[in-house]
Amino acid sequence: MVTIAEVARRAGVSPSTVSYVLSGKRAISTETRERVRRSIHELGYHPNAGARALAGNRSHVIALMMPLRTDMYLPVMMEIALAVATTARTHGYDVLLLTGEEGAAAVRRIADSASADALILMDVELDDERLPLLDEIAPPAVLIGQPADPAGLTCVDLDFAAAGARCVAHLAELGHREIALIGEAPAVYARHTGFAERTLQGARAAARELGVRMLHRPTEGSYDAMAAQITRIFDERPGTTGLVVQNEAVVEPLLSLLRQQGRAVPEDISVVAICPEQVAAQASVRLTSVALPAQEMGRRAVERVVDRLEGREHRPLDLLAPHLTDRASSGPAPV
Amino acid sequence: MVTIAEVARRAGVSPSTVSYVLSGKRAISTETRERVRRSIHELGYHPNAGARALAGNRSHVIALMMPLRTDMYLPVMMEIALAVATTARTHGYDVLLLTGEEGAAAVRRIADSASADALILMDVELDDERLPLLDEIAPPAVLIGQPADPAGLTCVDLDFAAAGARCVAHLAELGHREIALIGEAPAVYARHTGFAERTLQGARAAARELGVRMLHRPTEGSYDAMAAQITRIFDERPGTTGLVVQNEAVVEPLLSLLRQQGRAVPEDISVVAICPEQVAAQASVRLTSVALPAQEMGRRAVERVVDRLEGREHRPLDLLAPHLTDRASSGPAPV
DNA sequence: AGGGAGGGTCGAAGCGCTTCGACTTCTGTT
DNA sequence: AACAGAAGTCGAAGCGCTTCGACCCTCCCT
Repeated sequence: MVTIAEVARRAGVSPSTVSYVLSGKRAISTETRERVRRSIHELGYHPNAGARALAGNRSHVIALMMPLRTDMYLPVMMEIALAVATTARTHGYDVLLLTGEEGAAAVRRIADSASADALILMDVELDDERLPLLDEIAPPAVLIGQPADPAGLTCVDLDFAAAGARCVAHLAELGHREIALIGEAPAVYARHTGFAERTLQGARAAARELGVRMLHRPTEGSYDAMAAQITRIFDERPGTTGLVVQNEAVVEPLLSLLRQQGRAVPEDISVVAICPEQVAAQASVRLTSVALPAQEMGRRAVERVVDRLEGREHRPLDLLAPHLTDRASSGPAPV
Repeated sequence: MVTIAEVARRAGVSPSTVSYVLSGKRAISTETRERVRRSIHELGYHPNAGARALAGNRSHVIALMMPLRTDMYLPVMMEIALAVATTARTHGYDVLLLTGEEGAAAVRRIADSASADALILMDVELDDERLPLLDEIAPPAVLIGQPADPAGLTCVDLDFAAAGARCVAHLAELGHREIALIGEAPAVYARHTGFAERTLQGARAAARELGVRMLHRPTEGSYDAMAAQITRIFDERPGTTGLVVQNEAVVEPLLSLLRQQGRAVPEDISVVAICPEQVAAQASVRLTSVALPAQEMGRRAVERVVDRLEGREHRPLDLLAPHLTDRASSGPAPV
């Protein structure tokens, strides 16, 4: 194992000088710096992580905590996780992956053992059990998603209210006057999940303002549930010409059902989705959609973390503006 | 911050005794042990990770390296990652998440800095650039998936050859005589991806043995590609009554297309998939399938790692037997 | 009764790094 | 010409833990 002492010896300097070259915390002459750099490179030196953490009191690790419920959105979570990991690396951090299984205990453990310099909590629930702990621990935390009371917390999230409004506005602009919002499963609303409720509020407000009638229909994520739902919607509001979908699992079933019923997209009915770009682009009809910017959220979360670790100022709430991409699933309302 | 010294003082023993209670490496009287345990609990003590790693020469961390190409299988990867993380915790390890982006350099860095006690490489490619490095580094590695030459490496994988054979055998038993294997995208075969080729080989061998004609059709993961493919298959082999699908992305498009064409599943045509249980169970027709046991693979990979870290013996190749679940998409061949 | 063998505990020596204070040059002033 | 201050480097003191060797008991054997 190569140590800092060996690097120092080969460069003809003391270990502390090597350390200062590495950290840049003291001025080092160009000549010495280059000699040390060469020595590091030639020996393939990488500082021992444990020793560095112990002496420097910083682990250079960011802990990424998965949501308590991992029953859905696996692809989105994965995208966020990968973005967090790659962004973290560009700032010199590694990422520790924690599952929701340990719950709040994991927060304690990581903080007490100084295993990480900061925490990123994914998909925070409205009354997340881990939140109260966040005040008591030393490492700063950044949330992806918004809890009921975000006061004093740093959050990164898509502006779901604006996203809902944007979808409705898009349909309204195309002349649609009766639309339906096909949402997440009823259970998701029942537990007042932040993003689902905010989307709904934003959509409702926009509908009201733009003079559009809107039905809200939470839908279970299965083909059969979608089939039952679509029937109900057209029974209740035969004039419906626009659909907003916020439920990845029923996107393809929905399109399939519309085809079966002989309703052409977008000629007879327009569909706008709130989902990852990939889902929208690969669906059987290329979907007009507001993107769920998973990577961007991961990246920003890391940036907020690094801001705080380096004592920089930053706003506590980082809300991403929704971006709607017009694809093949939406068009003018039929006359 | 609570240190081992404080725990020791409160328990009226020396720090080394506390350490021995924690590690169990020396005999401690029941009485002392209990006193120390109580002290630990009351103070909420968690050993400093850096200090422990430095002194003990083990980080209690397992590095999980993502595949070089992360363009597909995000949900499966996520499932594996979560299983790895939770299993690791039951053995006292945390998981460091590394993206493929850094490539082989990450292997070096983690090994040299002693950031992890072992590596798990996901979705290894046939000629993975990281493999040669594995011999040169200290921490043991376990692969999920099989490279071209698995000699000297520890691998965990589903027995894809057996999985392919099992699907064919299932259809043969139901009386099907002409079947097609709808596979991954052509590019996947072009780069000789292990799991795809093995599945094909197993399926072919079984077909030959059981007197079944089998067509192999690599298919791009889009609705349009699937539509074109299904037309070709029935043009070429109108007598086809069974399909094996190994391509998550086209499962739902396929079912939708069959419906549109008025082909009933399973009355007119049987479908068997190789995919995660969730996909099979939530499809618009509940699919007979061989499960892709993502969690099991993650779990086993960690167990192989722990075996090696604790010097236990274990076989280098851990091939999971495929398990076929009979659901609603397969039935007797039509007469 | 004496000695060997464990069992149980402690003190101290590091593990490899960062950082503080101190020391030695080298500037640029007056 | 003398000196303040900056620039550049070093030595040594830890960071909190594990582990080795040493020590002291108690017990059992001969």
